[in-house]
Amino acid sequence: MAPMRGERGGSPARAARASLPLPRRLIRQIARHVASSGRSLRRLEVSGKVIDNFDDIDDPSDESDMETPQPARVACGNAGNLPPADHDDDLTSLSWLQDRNLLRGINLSKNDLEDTKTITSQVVLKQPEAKTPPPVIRIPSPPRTPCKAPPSPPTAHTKPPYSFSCLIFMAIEAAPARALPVKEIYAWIIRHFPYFKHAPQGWKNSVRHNLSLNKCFHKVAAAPGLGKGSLWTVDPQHRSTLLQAFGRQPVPPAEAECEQTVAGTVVVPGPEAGAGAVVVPVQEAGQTAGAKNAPDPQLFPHLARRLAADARSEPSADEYLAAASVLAMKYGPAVLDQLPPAAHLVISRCARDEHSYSGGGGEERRTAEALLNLAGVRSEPAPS
DNA sequence: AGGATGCTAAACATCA
DNA sequence: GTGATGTTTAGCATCC
Repeated sequence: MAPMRGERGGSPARAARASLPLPRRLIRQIARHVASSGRSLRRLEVSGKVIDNFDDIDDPSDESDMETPQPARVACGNAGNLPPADHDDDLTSLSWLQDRNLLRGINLSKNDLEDTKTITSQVVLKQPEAKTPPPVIRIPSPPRTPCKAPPSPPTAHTKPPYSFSCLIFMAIEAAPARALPVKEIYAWIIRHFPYFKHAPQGWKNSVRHNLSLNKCFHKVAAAPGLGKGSLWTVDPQHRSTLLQAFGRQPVPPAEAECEQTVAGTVVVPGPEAGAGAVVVPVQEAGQTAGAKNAPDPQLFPHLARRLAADARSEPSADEYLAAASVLAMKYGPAVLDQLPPAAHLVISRCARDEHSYSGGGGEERRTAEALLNLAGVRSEPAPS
């Protein structure tokens, strides 16, 4: 194998292995995903370290870093949430994210994709002139700090520690079209929070009540064939604010510059009634500039306060970056490439790179950066 | 104490 | 008529 930069001698393979900026398996995954998009990965630079020979890395027989902790394990300080040993071995599996609660509430299980496919076809794909509408890669924006963590691990029989607005938001964000009818919102909530399966029916009333009352949620024209009811979306204007509420927190000065914003797309009604919907980009790069530590008091101030409180014990921004990157892996750069040019995924963060994770500081972030760069996604510093 | 927020329940209207 | 959906109001609890 060709020597890599950073090699210091000794066994070339071992030296190269030691100098790898990313876990070997992860690099293989990256290479495979890039290959799947019809390109070839010849050079990968991560945090100044260059990998320009993938022959050795791609050797499937070499599972030398199989014991490398998965990102969740690396960063996870909560042993209770560690995935079991028989978890999906695929690094692109989202199970570790689920276990880490990085994706709790925004689960993108196969069920989700299948369940929401119908909605996607109804809303997005029915544009009259759309030949083959590009698939919508959705990287829902997980709250940097989810809503208030329960005092004890949640079970199927405990009420989720999320407000209904939070649940609705996550459900909508998890939908391919970013629009769901009430029924699908119910289904999503039940699927991901089994508590509601047997909860008194009043919670559905609460969901509807929230949809109607909360200005963050908007009705859009019902899609043909949808039957009764409308599609509900997150108001694009309020979405950014909502994201800020999720992603921002009053933090000590040393950390105050960090922020993470994952933008995506949102479905809005088409120009003509019944013409379906168009996918438009939301959340420009600079949109989050401004109020740094102040969640919009107009929206979810209480939630924002809770998020701020939870941030001290919840997963770091790096882990959410890792979550985003794994999602990118899951659906591949090929999908990302088909996004409208303006529909950028933006990850903004400060230069506070190194966290003191035991055994893997900063790895998630570098992974995220590498993946997102590969996917053609901007990864840029947060506005100061 | 008071305001803001969220949850729950209920009543009512609309629509398929 | 029935059930799902959507709106509105009210009361209560919690938090700051």
